[in-house]
Amino acid sequence: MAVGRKKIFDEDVALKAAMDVFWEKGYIGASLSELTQKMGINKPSLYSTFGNKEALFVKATQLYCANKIECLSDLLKSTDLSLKQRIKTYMMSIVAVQCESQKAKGCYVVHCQTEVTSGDIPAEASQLLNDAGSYVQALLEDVLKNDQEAQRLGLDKGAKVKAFCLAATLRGSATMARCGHDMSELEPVIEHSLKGIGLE
Amino acid sequence: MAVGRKKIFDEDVALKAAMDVFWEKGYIGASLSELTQKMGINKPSLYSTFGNKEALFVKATQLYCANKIECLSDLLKSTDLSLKQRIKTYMMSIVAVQCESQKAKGCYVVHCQTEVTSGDIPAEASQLLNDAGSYVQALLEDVLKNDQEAQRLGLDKGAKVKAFCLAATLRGSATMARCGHDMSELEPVIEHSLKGIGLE
DNA sequence: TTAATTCTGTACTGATCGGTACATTTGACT
DNA sequence: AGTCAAATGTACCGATCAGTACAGAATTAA
Repeated sequence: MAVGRKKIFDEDVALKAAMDVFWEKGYIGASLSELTQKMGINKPSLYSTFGNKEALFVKATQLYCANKIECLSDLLKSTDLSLKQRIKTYMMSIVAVQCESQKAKGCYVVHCQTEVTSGDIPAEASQLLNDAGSYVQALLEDVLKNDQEAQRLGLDKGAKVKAFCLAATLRGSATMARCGHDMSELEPVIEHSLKGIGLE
Repeated sequence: MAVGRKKIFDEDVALKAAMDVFWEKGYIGASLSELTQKMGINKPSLYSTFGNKEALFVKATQLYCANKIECLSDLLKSTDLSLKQRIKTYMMSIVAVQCESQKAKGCYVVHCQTEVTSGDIPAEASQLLNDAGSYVQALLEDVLKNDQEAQRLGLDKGAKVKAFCLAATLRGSATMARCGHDMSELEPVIEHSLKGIGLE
């Protein structure tokens, strides 16, 4: 029995690089030549390790969701802060992701989800993006519905609509971030949006 | 002297069709084969009439801006309505554009502007998209700053920021519309956003 | 050392991309 | 009728797309 030649690259590092390319370019816009170059591997290695472009995209999307979005969820639950402080911190953390790196790329999900409508993204990946798109909204709705302070303020009434408004605001900030606007410009957008649903 | 064969297609109709393709697919995503098919002409006709893909895109973008966005500006100036009614009608008219046709396509500008950041859009077209992106914002800022009722309400203070918030809201609604959400869902988003800047 | 196994690099595939050459058709003018 | 400019359809261009065949290099077990 033999075990074979060792991989010369780190799978996680390569996947992270792929995520950055998809984030910046989207699914169609990310060419295999750019992917392999930024990942530091060549095509046969990419295909043997990740399957194909679609499978790589699915893995990269999952990495984004886990490392950039889902990991922020706890911010909504820290009981020692006011409801407004918690939601604002949460939303601003997402904005920070949208603005991170010199060349802000907005939100991976928002960007790629526009490609879903174009019909250019394969089925499994579409599903994943749609789920990711509603994840933040569902989280916000849950807080508005079940949090004690939210109930006291009457925010549990129409929580679904209010969460939808906040999610829409984050999508707006994502496209603004992608156009070069920074966190200091986007902070009042979040602030006004919170005021709009009754959180001052 | 002779004048030559007549064109068998209507230039304006063809350009309108091209606009719809770019609207749905973006600049990179719109292939020449799809463009020529939907426009009902073949490639040499396209090139002799419009120049090339980029020139066609510029013309299609100008058509979108003129026919879908700029033509709505008067809604902000009809003096017989309250400020809130005017701004809401204006914003909802834009939302209506985002939601129009069976397969809602969101906003042409918002969609294509994300491609600018990807670096896939030629220079002149990028400039055009950036200008179009700030057009609505500038219009809203002007109203908030100079309208009598706005001044009475104190909305002229921080008008730039408030206009930015409303523009961000419209970008958010654009991506929501592209994901299939309809006007009835987006109406409260506009409503809450207006409340957020102090217009109840 | 040899055999088995796995990764790497090069060089390819057919399909499609944006763009064009060219022969043909059309139709208003002389 | 005959001429000539302009529009059309076909068939092509080189480049790039996603994906792969294959030979050689590296690693470990026997």
